[in-house]
Amino acid sequence: MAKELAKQYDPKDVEDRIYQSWLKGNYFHAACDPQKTPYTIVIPPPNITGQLHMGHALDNTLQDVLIRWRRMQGYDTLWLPGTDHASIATEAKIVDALRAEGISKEDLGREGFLKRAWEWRAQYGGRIVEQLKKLGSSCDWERERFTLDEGCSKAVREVFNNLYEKGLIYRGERIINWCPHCKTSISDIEMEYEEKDGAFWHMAYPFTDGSGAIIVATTRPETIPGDTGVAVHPDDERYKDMIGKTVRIPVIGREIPIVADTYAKMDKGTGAVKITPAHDPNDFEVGLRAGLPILNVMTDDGYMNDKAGKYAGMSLKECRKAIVADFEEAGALVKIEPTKHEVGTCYRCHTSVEPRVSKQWFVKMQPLAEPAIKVVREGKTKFIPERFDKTYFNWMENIRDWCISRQLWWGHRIPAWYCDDCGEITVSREDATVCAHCGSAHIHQDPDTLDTWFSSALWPFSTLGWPDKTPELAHYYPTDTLVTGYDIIFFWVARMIFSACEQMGEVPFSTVFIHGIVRDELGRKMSKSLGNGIDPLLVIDKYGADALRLTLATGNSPGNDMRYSEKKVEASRNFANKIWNAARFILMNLDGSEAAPHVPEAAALEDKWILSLFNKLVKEVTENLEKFELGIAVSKLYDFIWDIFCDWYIELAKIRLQQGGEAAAQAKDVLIYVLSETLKLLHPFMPFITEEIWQTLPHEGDTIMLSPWPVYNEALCFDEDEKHMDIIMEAIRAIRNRRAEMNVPPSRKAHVYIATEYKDVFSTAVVFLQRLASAADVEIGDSFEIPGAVSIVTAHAKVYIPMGDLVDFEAERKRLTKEKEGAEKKLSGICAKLSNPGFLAKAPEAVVNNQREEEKKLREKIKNIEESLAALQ
RNA sequence: GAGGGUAUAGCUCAGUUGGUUAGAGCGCUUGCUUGACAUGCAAGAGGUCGGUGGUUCGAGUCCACUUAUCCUCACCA
Repeated sequence: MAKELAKQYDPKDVEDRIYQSWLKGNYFHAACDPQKTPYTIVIPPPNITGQLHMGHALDNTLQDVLIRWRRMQGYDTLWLPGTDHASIATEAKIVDALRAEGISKEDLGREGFLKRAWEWRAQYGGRIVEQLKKLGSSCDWERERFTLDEGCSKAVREVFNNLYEKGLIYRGERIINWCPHCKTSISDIEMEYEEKDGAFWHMAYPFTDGSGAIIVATTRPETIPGDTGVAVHPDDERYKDMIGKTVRIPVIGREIPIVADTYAKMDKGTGAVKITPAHDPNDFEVGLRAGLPILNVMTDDGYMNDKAGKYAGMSLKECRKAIVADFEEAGALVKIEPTKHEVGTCYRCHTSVEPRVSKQWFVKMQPLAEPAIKVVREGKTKFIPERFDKTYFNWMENIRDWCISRQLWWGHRIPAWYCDDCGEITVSREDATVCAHCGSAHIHQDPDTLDTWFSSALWPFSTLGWPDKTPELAHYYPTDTLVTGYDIIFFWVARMIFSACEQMGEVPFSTVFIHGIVRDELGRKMSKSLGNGIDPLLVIDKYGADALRLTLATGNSPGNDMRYSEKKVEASRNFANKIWNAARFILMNLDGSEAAPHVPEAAALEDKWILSLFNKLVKEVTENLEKFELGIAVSKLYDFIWDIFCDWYIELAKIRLQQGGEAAAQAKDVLIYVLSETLKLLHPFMPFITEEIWQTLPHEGDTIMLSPWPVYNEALCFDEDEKHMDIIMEAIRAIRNRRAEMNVPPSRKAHVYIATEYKDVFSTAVVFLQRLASAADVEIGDSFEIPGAVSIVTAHAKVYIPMGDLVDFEAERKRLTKEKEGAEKKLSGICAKLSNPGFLAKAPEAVVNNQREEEKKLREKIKNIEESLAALQ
């Protein structure tokens, strides 16, 4: 009973059905079997606000390849999925939605707002998860987590308390980055720098003793109302005598001291710098050292506050203008020097970030960074590619304290309560009802929430049940591989490492597999503002998930960016179709009585050849997967399937299939074996089509997903047969080449004479030559004299084809002469090497032997050409 | 200012520890209705590996310098 398959592969017919069958079979579920070796990946949780983009598609393709491969190898594999609550992004989204309804979040109040947020999450939070399924992701959906779910929240509280008890979390007044649009603090790495036009305004601050003025330069005149000092370098001869004097801020009128501080660089600006501790991180430090007061002159939404005197109520922009104008009028503006500089902006809304002093919660980083550096240095966690450990060290070694409080409502609320009576702070794992210090019931919880990344930092263990001692935690932790883009090494990877070291005393994962970003066809980053993003779902719809996955895996080397182009997806789709048709051909030749695939008794030359090459493929694919060289692994598969299996083996097998009987049965055995084993190797990359074909082939088991991964088999090494096939293929190619050059149509069969030392090899190849090289009868001997024949020379044979009137003797002579010259040139190069004592002494034996053999081949070839030339005379 | 990436065929990219004639896909040229596939088959043209110098018997592959380009971090006097 021959099976009928469509002429073209249609992923739409297949993918959803196959995915459902996997879910139904519960194949993705990790059993947590202590008898088996675990292999664990935790997903980088996408934001609930997110839509699947090419970055996700790449990231999850790579993870799924690794997971599926290890699952087939027999590991107890867990790919743990989940989503991130994305405090700032989600809150912004809901605030926007509210604004469209004409209400603010304050109108709703905290409780009402959170209710809305949870509703939003219920409605949209699962969207991206469904999209991941379209891609074929084999996550254990039963274990799906959310950073704001009960378990993760418990972990967050535990960690906050642990760190607080150790003094590693503190609350303090520090200069922080303030986004006037989002109205929250953000951490240092949540800033993005953009070049903007600006200027240095040189202002004269007169001495209060009337002895002239000191000139300071500023790029932010609007901060002048917050000035509380002027700093000069202690060794600066120009200003040495002025230290300790006071100056009067023009227009504002306030008196401020001149202080000495090495922060002031003698060669920068005028050498004197105004100090605004409340609105500049460096000034803040200077202010602390010099004991200057901190004067905050701005509101939390980007306006000047009442401390700014006459400028109160102005926006920062208006204030800048007004101050410059006032200074000019007062004669205090010395000069304006235009410049460009990088201005920090909020990574979410791109509003200019205002540094300001504010009371916030911080994580003390120094003690946490040290062990985190150590584990990477010791190789307990490795970056692939290795160079990213430099990026990591560079950041970790210069890390500053992490501001973790956010003036947002959507997130983990800070577990700290303030006592209205004694003023002390109570930090607690449970919701506090009384002050831990005085017992008063008059306490109120901190209104702020934690940075989203505080909870994602705990992801590798919070998702496994920590702080409870669960079997999952015991079995799957530490996890094995983390797959992510280089763009979130700081945000996430680094924080997971130090959090795990601190809480678990163990690294969170042994390997960090870093990939680049997917760019558009022109090499630009895909972005909303450019509108150049490609929706992976549309690609899947048009070409299939397998084609997209193959595209993303092919030509992708660790850590490097790649360009997306539809042409590439088309090529991948064509490859899927190629396999489909190879399978279709094989199935057409089966009658349903065939046994499940087994290692065939290889008798024929071509069988041993394909089995030997397949066996090498198993080794290469496996080794490259182990090295995270997914791109190399898949391109080996591509070449094997297309160029070797389809273009040669299937063509050769047709001969015996047509013969029928025992010969055909043998060929079928090999076809079925090689195809189904190759499908297994390909399955991690192209899960849908491989499953679909595998199911129609004779097979054992329910799914290719759980079939055993092929292993290298010494019994399948047939070096001699490989060599013989090479000799034959070389001759076939040479004949085709000559015929094509002479424009002989394939329909015109020709008698072929082969003079060779490899008579046995060529005698088995007669049928091959007839089928693949348009040969009619084939004669094999030591030498032939065929007047008027075209001669084709390889290293192992001289082939003569009588072509009668088609032969141009003069052209033949020229061609052979040219070929001879080429061979001689090469030979002389090799001879030079072989006569070089240095080469003979130092090169490895294999290389030298290689060259010797090459020399021999070339000499034979030249001899063959000379004989052919002589025959032409 | 500090660190890093990339530079290989017209285009997009591979090239694993230095070792024969540097590969693939797309594009291009020529020829094929070869009963699996025109989303295909066969044949072909096209790079000396950004530049200079060095190490080595031998370098696309290692080192130094240099040019171009991109990125990250830092810096709003």
